[in-house]
Amino acid sequence: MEDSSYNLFNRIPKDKRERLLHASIEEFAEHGFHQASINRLVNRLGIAKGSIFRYFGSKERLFAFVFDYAIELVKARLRGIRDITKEMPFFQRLKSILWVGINFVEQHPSIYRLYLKMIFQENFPLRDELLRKVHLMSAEYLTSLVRDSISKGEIRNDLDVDFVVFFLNSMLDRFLQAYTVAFWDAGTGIYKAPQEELLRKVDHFVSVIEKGLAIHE
Amino acid sequence: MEDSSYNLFNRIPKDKRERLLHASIEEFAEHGFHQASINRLVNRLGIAKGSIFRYFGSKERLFAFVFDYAIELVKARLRGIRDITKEMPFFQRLKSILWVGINFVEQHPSIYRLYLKMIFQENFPLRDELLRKVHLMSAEYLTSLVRDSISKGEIRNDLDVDFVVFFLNSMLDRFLQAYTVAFWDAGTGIYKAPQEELLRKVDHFVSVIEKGLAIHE
DNA sequence: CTTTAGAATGACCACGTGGTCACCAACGGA
DNA sequence: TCCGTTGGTGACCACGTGGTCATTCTAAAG
Repeated sequence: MEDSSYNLFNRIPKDKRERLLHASIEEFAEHGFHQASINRLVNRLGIAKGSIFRYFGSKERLFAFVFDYAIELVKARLRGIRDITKEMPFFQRLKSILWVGINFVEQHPSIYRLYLKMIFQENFPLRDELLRKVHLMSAEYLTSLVRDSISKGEIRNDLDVDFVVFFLNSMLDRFLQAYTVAFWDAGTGIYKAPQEELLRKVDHFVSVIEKGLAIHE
Repeated sequence: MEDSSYNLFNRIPKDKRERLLHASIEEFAEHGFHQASINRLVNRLGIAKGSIFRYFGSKERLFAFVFDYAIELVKARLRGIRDITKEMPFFQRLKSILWVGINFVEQHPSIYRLYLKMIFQENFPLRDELLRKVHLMSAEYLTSLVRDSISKGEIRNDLDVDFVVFFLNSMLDRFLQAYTVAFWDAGTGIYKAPQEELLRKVDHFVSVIEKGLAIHE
């Protein structure tokens, strides 16, 4: 399936491979695809430019490789939390997922930044294909949660599943954005907040998702 | 305050000025700042490259000019709807605002795309300054609405204003994104939906904001 | 110690970029 | 008709890019 350049990259020493992988994510996360510079990358790494092209063939294929790697990380994490929270009530489960998300972007900030860049920079190469991967993953994930909860009678059934998934997806994503991107915080104090504070915000947040903004009677 | 190049641009024939303005928005909206090409722009327009630099001095100043123009358009529209909806109940008012947003991105799709690019492409020139302008505008706007509604007892008062504003901002923005960017639609059918269908979606959407996802008892 | 296969290298290439500036065209006043 | 001023022009420049490939290095085999 994969060609020889892929194999070549997989055969180089492990620490070099990881340094290269990490630095590439950084470069793409910081500058997007087109503004990312192979020259800058190899200078930072102390590796010859030719090597990059021997390993990956082109800037585009390097990017695809890096992105696939990132997706795998996310998938693994999501699978984990899904299994662990299987028995929780829905809104409790939501909180856990949000926490996992926060931990992930904390641990891999540049991967999340890469994802954000990807979405809004329309002329990425392979954009549609890669986005489809991401979207399928998160939609499938949330869809199964939501179906479960509707059948258990935990949430409204006058909305179609897709709509609820869209809503949740939006909210979770936006919360993470507020946590990572100072601009989106908008005075809420979510941005890089300390644990306990963040916990309270998550509670507030999910409570609004659960009960809405209107006053209960 | 402004230098002579600005005045020069304002003195050229009106139709040329508008063609140039429009084409510039297109170019930046499609490619972001760095990937936008002055060569491509002038070729499309049939204007000499030198003229652009006589009018604006640099690519950066051209961009700033274009962006300011876009902001003015948005502001005007927002002012309008605020006054018109002054006496409506809060969640009714939200719907109107959403409608106005939809109409705006319908009428000026490239301005909205420019805004999205701007947000996630971190190395835009003047990014922080321009984002602050945008953010101030929308936050001030929503903040005053929310304060009103809290004092009228229309929405929960156990959340701080900033948090509610953040929530609303996120939701409105995301709805517009789903309407403009196919990817964000995610199976909800919001993307470029026809009027009647959209009306129903807006109702659903605001109803969730109002009452939440949980079942009422 | 010599041979040799294959990985690493970086000078080099063609290209597209933002920006410049010497020149040109047009036009109003004399 | 001539001149002077002013806006318009596009060939040109230095630069940084993604990508190439002849050469050098390395290390295992004979």
